[in-house]
Amino acid sequence: MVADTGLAHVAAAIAEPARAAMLCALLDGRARTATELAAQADVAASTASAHLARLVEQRLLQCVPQGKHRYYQLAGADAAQALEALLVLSGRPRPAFRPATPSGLRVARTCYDHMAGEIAVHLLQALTQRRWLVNDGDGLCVTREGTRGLLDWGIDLDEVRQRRRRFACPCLDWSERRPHLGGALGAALLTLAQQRRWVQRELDGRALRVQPRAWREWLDPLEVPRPA
DNA sequence: GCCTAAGACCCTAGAGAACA
DNA sequence: TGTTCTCTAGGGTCTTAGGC
Repeated sequence: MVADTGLAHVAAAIAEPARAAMLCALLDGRARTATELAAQADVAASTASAHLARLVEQRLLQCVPQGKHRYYQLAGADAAQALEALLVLSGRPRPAFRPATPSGLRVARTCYDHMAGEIAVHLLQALTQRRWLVNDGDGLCVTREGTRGLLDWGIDLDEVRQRRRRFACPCLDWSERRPHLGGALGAALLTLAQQRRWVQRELDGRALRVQPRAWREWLDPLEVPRPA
């Protein structure tokens, strides 16, 4: 019988308690920084860095550099399924995600000049599910359906494309740890939402107040779920 | 396997220049 | 005139090396 060294290496990577804690913390599909995962596993940042490198090497995790942070997330459905199966065998419940962000900022806020937060993340999901936006590997591009839909909202894509910046890109959300819409199109969307009074800036910061008409005219038709 | 120390990396903020 | 770009300094995060 020939030993499957690949299986042994992957199993050994999962078997260490600190690495197992990090993997379990990522089971909800969100990304986390090395510092957060170090706290989760109760080890020093340098130790976590070594563990994370090994998990990336074994293709259990993937690393997404964003600014000065490096966000880690499960590499794919296979890794998540394997961990779920091991959790069932161990008899331990799946850990829940507890965001540390204040609720006012978590629901809707600005990220530089575009919209971020729970609603912005669901909005990008809705736009990609409806195939208004597709990821071409180098960013997001608008489909024919998307061009029609955005024009109906009053967004002139030719004008947006002329701006001297990236057209549209996924921007990892600080509180949700999933992408929202960034770039010139994200900025145009926030401008539109403010012009139509769908959202209103709070006086004392980045938080946005989502008005009832935003749900009626904009978010409900896209089946964006309402925050709990 | 873990920790400390040091260095690399990259963001933010401010100021000045270039452009429409 | 307002916006965008570029450069620089300061500071936070992450990785690596060396030792326990």
